[in-house]
Amino acid sequence: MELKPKTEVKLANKEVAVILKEALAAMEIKGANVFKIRAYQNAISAIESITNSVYDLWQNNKLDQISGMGASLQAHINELFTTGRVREFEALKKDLPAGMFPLIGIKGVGAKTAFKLAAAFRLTKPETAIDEVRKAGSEGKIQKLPGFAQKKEADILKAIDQAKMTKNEMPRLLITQAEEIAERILTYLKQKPFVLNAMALGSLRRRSSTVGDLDIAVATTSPEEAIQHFLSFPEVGEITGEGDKKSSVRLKSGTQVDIRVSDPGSFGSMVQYFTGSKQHNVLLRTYALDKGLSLSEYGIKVRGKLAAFSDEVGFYDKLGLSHIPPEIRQGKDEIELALSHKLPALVELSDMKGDLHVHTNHSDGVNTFEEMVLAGIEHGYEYLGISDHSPSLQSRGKYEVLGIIEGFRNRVEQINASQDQIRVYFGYEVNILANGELSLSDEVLEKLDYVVASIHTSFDQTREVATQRLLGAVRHPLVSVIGHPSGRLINEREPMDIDWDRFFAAAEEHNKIIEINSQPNRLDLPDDLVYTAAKRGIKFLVSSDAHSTESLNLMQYGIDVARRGWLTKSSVVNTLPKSEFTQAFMRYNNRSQF
DNA sequence: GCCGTTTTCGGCCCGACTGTTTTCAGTCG
Repeated sequence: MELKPKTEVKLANKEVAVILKEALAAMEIKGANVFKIRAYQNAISAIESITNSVYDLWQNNKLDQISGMGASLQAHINELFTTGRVREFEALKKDLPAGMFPLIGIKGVGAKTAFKLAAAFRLTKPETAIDEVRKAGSEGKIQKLPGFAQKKEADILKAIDQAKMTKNEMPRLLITQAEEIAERILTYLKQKPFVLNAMALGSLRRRSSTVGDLDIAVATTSPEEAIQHFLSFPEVGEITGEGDKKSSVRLKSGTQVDIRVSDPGSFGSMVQYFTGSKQHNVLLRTYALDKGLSLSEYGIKVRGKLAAFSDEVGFYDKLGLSHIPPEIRQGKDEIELALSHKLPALVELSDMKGDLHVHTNHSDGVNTFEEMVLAGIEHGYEYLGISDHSPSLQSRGKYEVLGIIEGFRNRVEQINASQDQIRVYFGYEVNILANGELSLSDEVLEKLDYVVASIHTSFDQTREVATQRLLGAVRHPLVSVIGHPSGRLINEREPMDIDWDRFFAAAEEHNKIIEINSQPNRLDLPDDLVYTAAKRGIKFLVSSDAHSTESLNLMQYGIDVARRGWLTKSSVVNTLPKSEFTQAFMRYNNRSQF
């Protein structure tokens, strides 16, 4: 029997989503069952919201971990990755103009509109479709089509130009950037007495690592005034939507801001609705329907009668649920757990007893060792680990490096002898070289209290090479922590292509701690991988990676990631008090003493 | 097409805004 060669086609999540979206659009044109359409929408939004790779999940037979992926969609994805095509989708799209699909990306253009345009102008080539629509529009041909008019034509032209302008240069905001903008808006809104309350909701309240647009809810008895006041915010560049319940603007900086106004008496349900996530809300509303309740941003409807809630806790309580922390409103099993009052007690900033990834001016930090220790004491930490970038063996030679270490060790011991408020540990952040070896020899590493091993070079390795590289560090007996494992820099550098399953399995086997790095442009390990790793029982170190005394405060953002990864205190080693920490950390350290 | 604490059949979240309409479809969140 002849075996067919198996060609596997690796696609990024985005590419998978595009293929599903095109199939979805074809179904919409052909009038497929609306619930089938909704099922595809659900699966697409699930794929777009995970940072795990669909391809990885497929390779590990875990496609069913994606919510909304049933047997049929799994089979299509399997066919896609195996053969590069999905016959059913091709059949669906076969008699539709190929030029309609790129148009769907244009704001305000859905499947129906795209189809009408592509049919009217015979757009058969996807590559040129958008340009042809622009040409037709500039010649006034779109407004002559049935169902279109002048305004629609102008909107389409504008959306095309804006998409062109902002293509690849309207990245999602870092959470810190989103916080700053939100703060300015909230301060501005609260100047007016008719703004009784104002909150930033959406992904910012859920503490997502990046924020696409800002969602603001206002409690007021003067909705019109409140909206008008918002629209006059000095940073508003353009008003993109205006109604008496909600409005949208684009700021001069390009950021989209949506506002919703609410009566103070129903502000709780508005806050709940506008916090999301969308998947969470859909599940919550479905859950409520089973109990004969209908949920909306206005309250809970029981047999046609609306009950309003001024606060969110009351809203969840009415549904028989514990209050669910915004960070885990992800559409996983949080509703089930809230129903049985078994939600995890998520780790909090106030649980943190120390920081183990801190730089000084010994390497690229700006403050001295003593200044950092003092700042650690001010933070109320019981211990602080200094982990500067290690001096280079190549340029300095073994004896000079050993001398440097001895000098630093003396300073650490002096500090520890001179006070008992804080225990200082001495480690290095050591490079994991391209071949998986460390940049310092064992003879040098043994002089340290602990070692954070991180990748700082050669990020574009293949999956197998990159995975082996991390495994090299994981297996190294003198490594305590793997620092910022994915290597991503948000909006700058993609995470490395790592087989995370193998990495986590090895980390588990070798008792290695994984870092959650709190630098706002890293937030690495990313939250959904934290969730996956934690299911294996892997322990984490949340660290600031501070390069100055002020940036010790960044720890909050790592805690956000930990909470979004559903971590409790017990999964985070630096929540342990000093005595227990020393013992626990040693387990991972393979050293006789600190 | 998905999914299960009344269900493996029969349901499937809810509402705002816009443009082009004479009452609503399309799009979005």
